[in-house]
Amino acid sequence: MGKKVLVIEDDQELGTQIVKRLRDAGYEPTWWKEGRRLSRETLPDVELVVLDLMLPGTYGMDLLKDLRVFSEVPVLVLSARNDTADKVRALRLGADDYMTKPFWPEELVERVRARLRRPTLGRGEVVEVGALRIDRGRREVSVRGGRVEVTRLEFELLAALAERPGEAMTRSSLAERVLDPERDGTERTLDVHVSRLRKKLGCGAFVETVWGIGYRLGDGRDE
Amino acid sequence: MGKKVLVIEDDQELGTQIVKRLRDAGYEPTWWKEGRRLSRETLPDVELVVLDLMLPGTYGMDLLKDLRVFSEVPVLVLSARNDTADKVRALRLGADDYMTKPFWPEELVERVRARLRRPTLGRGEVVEVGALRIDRGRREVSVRGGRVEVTRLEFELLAALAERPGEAMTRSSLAERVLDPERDGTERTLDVHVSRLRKKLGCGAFVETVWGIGYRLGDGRDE
DNA sequence: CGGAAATCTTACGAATTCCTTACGTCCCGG
DNA sequence: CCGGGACGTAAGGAATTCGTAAGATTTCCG
Repeated sequence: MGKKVLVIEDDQELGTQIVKRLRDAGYEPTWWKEGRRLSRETLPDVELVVLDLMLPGTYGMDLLKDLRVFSEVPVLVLSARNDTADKVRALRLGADDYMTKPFWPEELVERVRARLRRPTLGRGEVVEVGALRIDRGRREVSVRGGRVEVTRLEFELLAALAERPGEAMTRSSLAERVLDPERDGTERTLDVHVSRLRKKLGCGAFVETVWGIGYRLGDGRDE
Repeated sequence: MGKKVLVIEDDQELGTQIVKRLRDAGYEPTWWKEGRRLSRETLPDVELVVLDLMLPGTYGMDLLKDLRVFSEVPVLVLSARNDTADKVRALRLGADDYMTKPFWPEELVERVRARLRRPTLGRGEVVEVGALRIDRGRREVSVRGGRVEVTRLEFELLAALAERPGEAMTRSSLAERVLDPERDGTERTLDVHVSRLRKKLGCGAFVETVWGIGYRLGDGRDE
């Protein structure tokens, strides 16, 4: 059973072509011939999205932005505009690749393959480590069933760590992922948030310090 | 401390440009101005490789093929050839992206960012030698299942040795890899850390002395 | 066996890294 | 206009790490 791919493409001919090639390559494409409103509920359970930016009515870039609010699914963007500014914008919004039309379907398939080659880890909605539970969908955290109120940034921090439970992450990578690069958040800032988080979680061992490196998500068994 | 990126690019001007942009974006680029033989030993510890396919003498595609034998590091390929067959070949060989020259450096940076946004997987390999276990991802060391607390530098030392278990490494190469060149760590310093490590591991035979040369990772069966 | 070189071990001080608290700012809802 | 929460920064003090020195021990080699 191939991996599921959502293709959002209004052009009949191109869409047919893409879907056929993907199917030949062993994937299971779903074809949306128009840009629909994307939400957690409407997004099908797919492992990758091929998104044409030039959809009538909707602006594909907005779809991408919406999508990234609730999902980390890889997105391969198609566009007729071979314009660096556009590419940069799309990639900044979280696109994983950007192809300029016209292109050979074969290349598209290979780029899809390249994206799906690497397994997505810990990107699932819910991550559970020990007594700690992190629900990305609901943006909720609970310990031993009891809900814990955390701030946006604290949640981001936990979610970042939860992507690879048990693996050490450097401060710099955490900062890059969690802090706003604009607002000069220094790496010291992370310490403060970690500190607050530990207090809220009621157990310091959920976020372990890796001395000289950064932090790591633990199961809270120590301590 | 940004993520390390290896740039393999013979063109002086383009290389300068790329390196500068990457540095501005907060990465730590290393620039190879020629295609060198790639092996587990010669590949620096980087999180991504930018590889120009059109290198004089060597054919970049071969480098890519070699690389994939022993490493899963993401590769972004540059090429002057805007040719689907070439793109497909590179992607099939394990490239993660393919950019056609000329391009705007800004786009390159964004594509690098897009690749590194997702946590690299397949890293954090675990090395086991005898009863010794070294987990690069978790940054943990254990002996016969029992966790052993080691300092950052001690871990680096072990990890360096573990790259070639059983093979002797000179003090100088270990120092280069493990010590901070800034802070004048003399090679004598290594002895001290080896000593501390042996005590922590509870068995001196895991790190064997190679008289007049340096050290070697052993399985701990001696002694 | 003896001496020189290489290595081991220990102790200690300096530097780094980390945690916590306190405080000021910004933004939002009332 | 007034709270209150979220967040960044600063600062102290605690904990950890690391380099160096110095003396002990081992290895090599004649």
